[in-house]
Amino acid sequence: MSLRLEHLNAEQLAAVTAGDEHMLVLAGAGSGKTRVLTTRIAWLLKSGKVSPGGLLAVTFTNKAAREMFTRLAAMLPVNPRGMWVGTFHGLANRMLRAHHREAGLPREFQILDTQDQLAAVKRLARSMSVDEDRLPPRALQYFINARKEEGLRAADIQAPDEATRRQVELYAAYDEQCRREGVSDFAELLLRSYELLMRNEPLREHYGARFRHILVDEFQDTNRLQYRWLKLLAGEASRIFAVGDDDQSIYSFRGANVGNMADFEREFRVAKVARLEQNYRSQGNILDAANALIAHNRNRLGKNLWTADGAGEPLRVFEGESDSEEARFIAEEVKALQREGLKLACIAVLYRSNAQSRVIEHALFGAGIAYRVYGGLRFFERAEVKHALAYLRLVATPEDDNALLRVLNFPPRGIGARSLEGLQDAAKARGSSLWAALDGLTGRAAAPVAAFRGLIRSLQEQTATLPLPEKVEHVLSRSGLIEHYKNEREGTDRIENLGELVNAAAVFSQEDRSTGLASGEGDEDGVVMDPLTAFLAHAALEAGEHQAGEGQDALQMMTVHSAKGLEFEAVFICGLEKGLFPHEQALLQKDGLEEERRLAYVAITRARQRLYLCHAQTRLLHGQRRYNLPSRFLQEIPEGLMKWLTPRYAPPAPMAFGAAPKKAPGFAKAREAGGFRIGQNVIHAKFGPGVILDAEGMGGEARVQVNFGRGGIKWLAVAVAKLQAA
DNA sequence: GTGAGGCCCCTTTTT
DNA sequence: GGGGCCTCAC
Repeated sequence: MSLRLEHLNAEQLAAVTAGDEHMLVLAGAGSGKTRVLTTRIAWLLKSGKVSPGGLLAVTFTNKAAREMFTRLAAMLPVNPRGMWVGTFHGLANRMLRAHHREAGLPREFQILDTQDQLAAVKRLARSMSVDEDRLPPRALQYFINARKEEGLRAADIQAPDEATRRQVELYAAYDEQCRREGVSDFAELLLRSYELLMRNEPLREHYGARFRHILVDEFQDTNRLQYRWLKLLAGEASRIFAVGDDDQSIYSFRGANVGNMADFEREFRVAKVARLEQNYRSQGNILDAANALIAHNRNRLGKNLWTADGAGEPLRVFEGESDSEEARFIAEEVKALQREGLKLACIAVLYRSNAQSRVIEHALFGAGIAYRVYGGLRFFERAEVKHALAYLRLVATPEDDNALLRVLNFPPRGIGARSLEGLQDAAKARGSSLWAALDGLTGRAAAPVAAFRGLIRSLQEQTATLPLPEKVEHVLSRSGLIEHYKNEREGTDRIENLGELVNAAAVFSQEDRSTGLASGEGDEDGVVMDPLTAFLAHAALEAGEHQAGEGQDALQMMTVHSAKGLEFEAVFICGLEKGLFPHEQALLQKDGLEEERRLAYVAITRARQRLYLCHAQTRLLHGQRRYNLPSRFLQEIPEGLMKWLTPRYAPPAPMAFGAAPKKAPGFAKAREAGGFRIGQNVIHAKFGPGVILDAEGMGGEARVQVNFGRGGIKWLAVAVAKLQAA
């Protein structure tokens, strides 16, 4: 076992070899966090303090889990098989599979991804005749997920008003629908696994005694439920080792609670908080820029990164006339970097939102630069792949209404809306799944419905004993999907993707055997999961980030969110514009600006040597040309660290009709802002009527605080929110 | 019941 | 710019 403790600095070493206590490690960007975590695991194992089965290491993203797993595999003499390493959702899934009976789930329960869940919610909303204008399915979906992530079931919620009461009622009905169909959404995995531990004392004691060491990565991103799950999982003798960085908390939009760090410190009586502040990644100027930027945030635990490295190059700032010019610039610079000997894989283009990637892709394609886009529409989320998966799900569990609805008439086989309605009525009347209602159908569609039923039945029989990849291939070829796409104009790509799905199944079976990551043949806990079910769970939980093109030298493109935890020699941050980064939608949320700034901090600290900050004066958004001012974040980085490749942006002269002159950042307290005064009644398109409580800033920076009564109290940017005087 | 065409909506980030 | 949903013609 290669345990290179001598390469650690004093703080890292102290954390790695910490004794029998709970630990909180405050680890700055690039301070060797993952290294500390993995070395700690190796150290624990080597010193005999714990066996592989007594360890649980949990991360937030699949990428991070994979990274940890690979590093461990390299460090340890034995396969880390049997160790519980994965994402919260992945581990919850594993636990539920092992105890599906106690958890009240069918053995082969299926997992709904976000798309599936929305479809299920829509279906429910229709069956309960919800007015979708008043309560959009997406809002209901959000409501349900948010409650689950707070650990609340419908029965636990006190509805203060009629609208909420209705949502709670629908929440209950949704849960009932999921139970009936034997499916579980993402949040449900966690909540159910939490409830399982809560109610089942022997099980709780079993796991509590088993997991002597629980290690948590990216602790700042955990939500309330995840924290409570950890608390429940940890037994008397368990020791939690949590690593996090409050400055990199960028998921509060989905319930992450930085406060968990403080709670952990208090509730677990953490004696000493370790701090890793030496950065081994970025050169001085880059680090100074990051430090200066993040210093604008108020809510911080406080920490300053330093490096023993030199200052390095200044940050390069580029302003393009348009988004396509920005893209062209990036393509040219990438070529120049290549000529300097940099590998494409060491260069990253980061953006705030996925929609920005297209223009850049176009320029890269034109310049003949190989690139790889992470995120966006993932492999397992493509329509044709979802269709294929639906057939597979029906083979595994025909009661899966979601899957059945997706493919009952796809490819078209003459079962239209009318027949479907009859089917749904029949199912409802009998309280059965749609599958069970199929045989009772009479009328025009009776024959095609019977044929469909026969198809699924025969697929089940024919593939029962086939290994996974052959099973997938067989189902695909018999489903009629391929023939259907052959007749479609743009079906070639889709057929290719279907072929890729067979490939993915083959790769999965192999990985499964070699790593045990997905436990297809039973891990040391005796969990045996049918390979098909395991593969379907994998498809839902991992959405297929690492499909084709792995290992090829290609430029890396991704959102800032998905770049967290990664590092590159050279980084382009693009679209540094007001409204885009910080994103205007984010500013509507509480502490939104600070989260956006942390996001920018994450972006900057991805770079080792060279950092480009790009923005464009105008860009095409939703098919409309928008004119954007440079991001305020550019002004928050000290001038001396930057080198402008284009003339420094100069604020425009005040406009003729008396617009307020642009002021330096920093809000002035005011009685009024952007034409609204304190005490004024206003109407917001989404939140309804409200009254202005407070105002600050001027011109484009103007913000007002509005009390919307039931809708809560919100700070809104006047330039963004559609506020009307009432 | 099917497919084409048109309209309208959105559009942050991820498991 | 594009996807979901509706309407309309066959």
